[in-house]
Amino acid sequence: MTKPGRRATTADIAAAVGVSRATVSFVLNDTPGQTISSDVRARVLAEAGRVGYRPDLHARALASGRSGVVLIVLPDWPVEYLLRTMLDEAAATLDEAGYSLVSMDLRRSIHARPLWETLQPDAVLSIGTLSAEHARSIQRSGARLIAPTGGAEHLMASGPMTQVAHLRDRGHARIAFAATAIAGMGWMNRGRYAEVQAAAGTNAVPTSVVTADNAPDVIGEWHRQGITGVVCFNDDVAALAVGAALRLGLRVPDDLAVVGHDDSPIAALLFPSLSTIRIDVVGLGHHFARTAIAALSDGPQSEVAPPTVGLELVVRESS
Amino acid sequence: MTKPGRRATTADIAAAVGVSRATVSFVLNDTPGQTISSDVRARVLAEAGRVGYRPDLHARALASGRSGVVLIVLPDWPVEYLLRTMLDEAAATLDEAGYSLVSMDLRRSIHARPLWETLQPDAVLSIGTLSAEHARSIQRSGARLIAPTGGAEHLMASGPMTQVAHLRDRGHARIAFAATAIAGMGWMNRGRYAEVQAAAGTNAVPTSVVTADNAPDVIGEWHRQGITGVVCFNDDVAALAVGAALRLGLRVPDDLAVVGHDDSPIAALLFPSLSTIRIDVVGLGHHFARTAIAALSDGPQSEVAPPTVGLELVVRESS
DNA sequence: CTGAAAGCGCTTACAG
DNA sequence: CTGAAAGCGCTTACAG
Repeated sequence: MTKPGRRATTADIAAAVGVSRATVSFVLNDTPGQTISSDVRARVLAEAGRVGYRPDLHARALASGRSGVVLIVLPDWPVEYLLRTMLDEAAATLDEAGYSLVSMDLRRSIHARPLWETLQPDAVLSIGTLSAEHARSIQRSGARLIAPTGGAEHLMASGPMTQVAHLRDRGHARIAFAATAIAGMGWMNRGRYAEVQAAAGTNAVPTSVVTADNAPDVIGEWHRQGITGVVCFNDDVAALAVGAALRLGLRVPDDLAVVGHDDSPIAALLFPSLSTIRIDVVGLGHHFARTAIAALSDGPQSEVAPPTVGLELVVRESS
Repeated sequence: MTKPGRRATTADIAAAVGVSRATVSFVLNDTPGQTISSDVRARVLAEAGRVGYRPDLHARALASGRSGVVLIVLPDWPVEYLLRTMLDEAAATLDEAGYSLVSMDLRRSIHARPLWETLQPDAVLSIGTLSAEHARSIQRSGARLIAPTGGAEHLMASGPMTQVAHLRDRGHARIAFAATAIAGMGWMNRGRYAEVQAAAGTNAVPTSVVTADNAPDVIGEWHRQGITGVVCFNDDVAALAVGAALRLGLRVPDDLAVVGHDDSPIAALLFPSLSTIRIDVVGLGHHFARTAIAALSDGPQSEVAPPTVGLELVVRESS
C-alpha cells in the first residue's frame, strides 16, 4: 500500500517497477500503437493490483480533456417508469464504450445549478425539447450537445394511430381524445390529438383536458353525444376516464371503451385493467446511447438515423 | 474571448490584468484571509466577465482534492415520486453549500460501473441499506460514506401505527396487513408488519403478500374471517386490495376499509380514492443534505441527530 | 498584505 | 520500439 493514507499513483507504480510513468499509463490504458514487452506489462499490472491502484479521474480528465461522463437530460414527462428502463439500457451501452451515464431532470428547484455546469461532461444528451437558453448554456459549458432532431416526442407518433385502430376494431365509430392537464404538456397534447384526428380520418373528434374534477362532466357529456371509445393521452388520464365512467354508472368497456398510453404500472392494477400502448424503451435507450457514442467518436460526424421505436398494443379489460 | 476555440483560463485573466494567477484565483473564489485591493479585485472580475471565464472543474478538483459532487444512492424502493421531491430539496440545500447532487440507483444493469467509481464524488449519501460490498467499494473509492444509522426505513416506523389507529377510529376491530410482493422488500414487509402488530396490541394480525393474482383469494379469505380493515404496505398494494374487494362484490369502505401508504399519485386517482399516509419528503431531503454538508465540513465530526420525519394521515374514500 | 512557485496525477506528442 | 519531458488548469502553502 505504498504510503499510508494516500492512494497509489502511476508514479508509485513506475518507481516500484522501474519504468517511466508513461509506460505505466500505456499498460494500464492498453494504449494502442505502443509496444510494451510482455515482461514489463506483467510487472506493471501486478504492482497495480498489489497496491490497489485506482486512477484519479480528475487528473485523467484534466490531462486528456475528456471526462468520460455523458449527461442525459430527462424530459419533463410523466413517464418515470419508462425512462428508468430506458436509462438502464442506455447506461449499459455507454458503459461498454467507456462512458458513464448521469441523468438529471430539468424541473429541479431554481437555485440548483444544472449538472452540465458542475460535472463538465463530455456530452449532454437531451431526450425532450430543450429551451434555447438551456441549449446555449450547454454549448457554453463545452459539452457536446446531442438532441434528436425534432425531439423524441415525434418518435412515438404512431401511438395514437394504434389506439384509434384498436377502438375501431372493437367497433367504436365515435371516439374522443382525453388530454392531460399536466403543466407543460400542451404541445404534446396537441401533437397526439392531431395524430388521433389523422387516424380517425376526421377533424371532428371531440377533445378535452381531463382532470379529477371535470372527468365526470366530460365523460358524461361525451356519452350523451354518442361517444363510445376514448383515446387517452396516457394511463393516468385513462384512469380518470374509467373512474368517471364508473361513478356515472356506465359499464367499461360495454358503454365506454378506454385506451391508455405508456403501459404504466397502474394500467394493470386498475379495475377494470387498462388497455394501453407499450413502448420499446430498451430500444430507445440503446439508440440514444449509440447516438452519443457516435457523436463522441473522433471519426467524421456520422448522422445517426432516427430510431424505429417499437410500439405494442396491450389489450386488457377497459376496451 | 482570448484565443479562438479555447476557453479562457486563470492564466489569461492574470496576463490581461497584470497580476499573478494566484491573485486571480483568490478573487474568483473569494478566498478568505486574503487581502486584495478593491481595484485589482474589480479588474479581475471585469476581465473574467468579459472573456466569459468558466473554471475547469477537473483542474480544480485535482488541485483542491475536492470535486464538489455529492452522490446520493437511491434505495430500491417503489416510491420514485417521493424520492423526486426529496431529491429536489436535498439538491437545493446542497447547492447553497457549493455542492452539486447527483443521484443513482443500485438496480442498474450489472455491467455499468457504479457512479462513485466514475465520478469520484466527495461523499456518497445512502438512503437505504447498503450491502457490505458496496460500502467497501465506496470507501475504497475515497469518497466519504454517509449513511443514516439503521437505514432511512426506520424513520417511518410510525406509519403503520397511524394506519392502525385510523382504522380503529373508524370502528374496525379486526384488521389484517397486506404486504408487497416486490422483490427485496421482504425485510421492509416484516418491519411494517411488526409495527402493525405493536400498534394493534396483538400478534394475531393476519398477513399475506398480496399480488394481482392472489388478491381476490386473500381478500375473500380475510372477509370470511371477519376482517373489516386492511393496512397496506403501500398504495399499490392498497389498489390491489380495493380492486379485489370490488371484484368480489364487497363495498369499500363499508364492507372493507383499506389504508395505503406513501400517498402515491394513484391514491387520489383510484375509485374509490385511497386513504393513505403522506410523508414529509421535503423535510427528509433537507435533513440528508445537512448531514452530508456537516460530514464534509472540516470541523469536528459532529453527529447529526436523526430527523423527525413528518407523517400525515390523508383520509379519502377507501376508509 | 501580496504573489512567485510548487504541485495535484494524469496523458501524449515527440525526441531518441 | 521506448520513455523523458512537457503540459492540462487550477489551488495553496510559503517566502518575501
